[in-house]
Order: sequence, then structure tokens, then C-alpha cells
Amino acid sequence: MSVAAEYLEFLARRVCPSSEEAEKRITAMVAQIKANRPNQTTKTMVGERDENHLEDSALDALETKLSPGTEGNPFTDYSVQFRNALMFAILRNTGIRRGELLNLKVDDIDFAGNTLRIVRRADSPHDIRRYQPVAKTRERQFPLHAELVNRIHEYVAQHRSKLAAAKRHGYLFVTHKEGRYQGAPISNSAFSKFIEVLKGIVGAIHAHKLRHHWNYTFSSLSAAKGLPAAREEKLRSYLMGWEQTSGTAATYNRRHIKQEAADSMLELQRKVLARKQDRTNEQ
DNA sequence: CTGTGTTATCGAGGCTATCA
DNA sequence: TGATAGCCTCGATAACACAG
Repeated sequence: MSVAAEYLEFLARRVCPSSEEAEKRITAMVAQIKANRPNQTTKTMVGERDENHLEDSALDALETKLSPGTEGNPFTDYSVQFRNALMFAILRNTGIRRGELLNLKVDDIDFAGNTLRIVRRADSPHDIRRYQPVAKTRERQFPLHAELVNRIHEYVAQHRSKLAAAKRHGYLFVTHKEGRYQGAPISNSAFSKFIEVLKGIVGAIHAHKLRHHWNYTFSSLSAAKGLPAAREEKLRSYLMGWEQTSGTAATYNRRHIKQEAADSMLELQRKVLARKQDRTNEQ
């Protein structure tokens, strides 16, 4: 509204002949518009976000249910099962955004070095999707647990490669259903449908909630390691792709931060995956 | 630290092609 | 012909960047 008021002021000065009378009325108009600005921000309190995390046990149960070939898997096609379980695992373990996930290309994964790269590709001409998912913030690269890398590789080699249309673009996750869109990059809404199914199993869940959960786990882990708060903040910013609040200092020890961030990322993944391993062994 | 602008996500409703 | 697994749109709102 402030901007609108100022623009109207500018416009009025342009249009009206400059006289004392006009000047008075313009000032009055601007004052009146500004007086009507809402004085309360509509943003919600930041503190409430902390309560927004899920239970690990519920996520474990969900992951078991999603694992391909399991009795009672909500998806019928094996490739779809494999893809969906993989998308879930990546979201849970890395805390990347929904858009970043759908925007992943096969090339973004370094299968030899076990790393994942988040790249911005706004308005990519190669993306035929109506709604193009993009990485919202900074690009970044971090290591991926070998198990996840292997699963991605298996998905590409065993499932994605069977679809001819998938060879024409590099996007990692594709549509498997036969028809016009088979092999095309999976759409935002198709992904929504997937989340919809998850909701039917564990109740309120969405992609961003997994991101919140990742941050929650990250906090616990940092606390357990006795990481200083400032340090933790920097690592978190790097891994989540946020701007570093400090300017020059960040450039100075970026590499160090990157390394430590990489370690933390791996450790978190190891923790979650190891626990899952334990459970399967017990059964 | 706050206010403001931009962009992604959520969530719900509706449509379409394929298959058994 | 119904079930399934896709797809599209859009308003509301949350998440983020950045200047003051």
C-alpha cells in the first residue's frame, strides 16, 4: 500500500497543474491512504514451527509400508512402488524441497562420488511440464548415503530406462503410467497425489513437513554433538540452501563449513538408515 | 529486527486414458 | 464400466530474500 500511495502521489504531481491547492490535496490523499494500511502483520508466529514435527516411529512404519514388493503397498505397479519409496526416502533423509526433488536430473547425482547436487534451472526450455518445479534458493552439493545412491541407480537402470520417452530428457523421476505422458518428468500434481496417499496412511503429512522433521532431527543431532549454536546455524543454512547471514566471514571459511556440513549430512542419513537396518534384521 | 515483495507449496476440485 | 494412475487449475498461505 505504501508503494501504491507513493505511485499515486507521483502520478498526481504529473497530471495536476502545480499549485498550492493541488499540493495540499495530494498530500492529504497520500496521508489518507497510508493511514489505512493494516497495522498488523498477517505472518504467523515463528515459534509455532517447532511443534510441527513428526514421530520417527510413524515415519518408519510408513517407510516399511512403502518399500517395493511389500504386502499392502498402496501402489500396485512395481516401478511406481520403487519410485515412490525412493522419493520418500530422499525427502526424509535430506530435507530437500518438493520442487528441488522434482527438479532433480540424473546428472545431478555423482554415482562414483556419492553426492547429490541441487541446481537451479528456472524456465528451462527442456522442461515440458506446465508447472516447472525449481530450486527456490541457493544451489548446493552434499554427500548421499551409498544406500540411497544405489537405490537411485537401480531406479534409473531397472525402471526409468525401460521408458523410451525418458531418454529425451534428464529428469530423474518420471511418469510410469502408460499413455501420452509415459516417460515424461513427473508432474507436481502427480506428486501431490502421492502425498495424498501417504496422508491416508499416517494422517497429516506433506513434503515440507518432512523438511521440518529433518531440521528437528538435525537440531537433536547438533545438540548431542555439542555443536555451538552459531556453527549449527551455518551448517543448517548450507544444507538447506539458505543465504548465509554473514557476508565476508562466510567466504573465508566456506570450505571448512562445507566439509563439516557434509559430515553432518552423512551422519544423519547413516543414523536413519542404520535404524531401519536393525529393524529388518530383527524380523 | 522489521516490513515488504516474490515464489513455492497446500489443498481441493475436476478431467482423461488405459486396463481388466 | 469402474478402478487406477495420471494430468490441470487456482486461491490462500507459508517460506524466503533483502533493503531500510
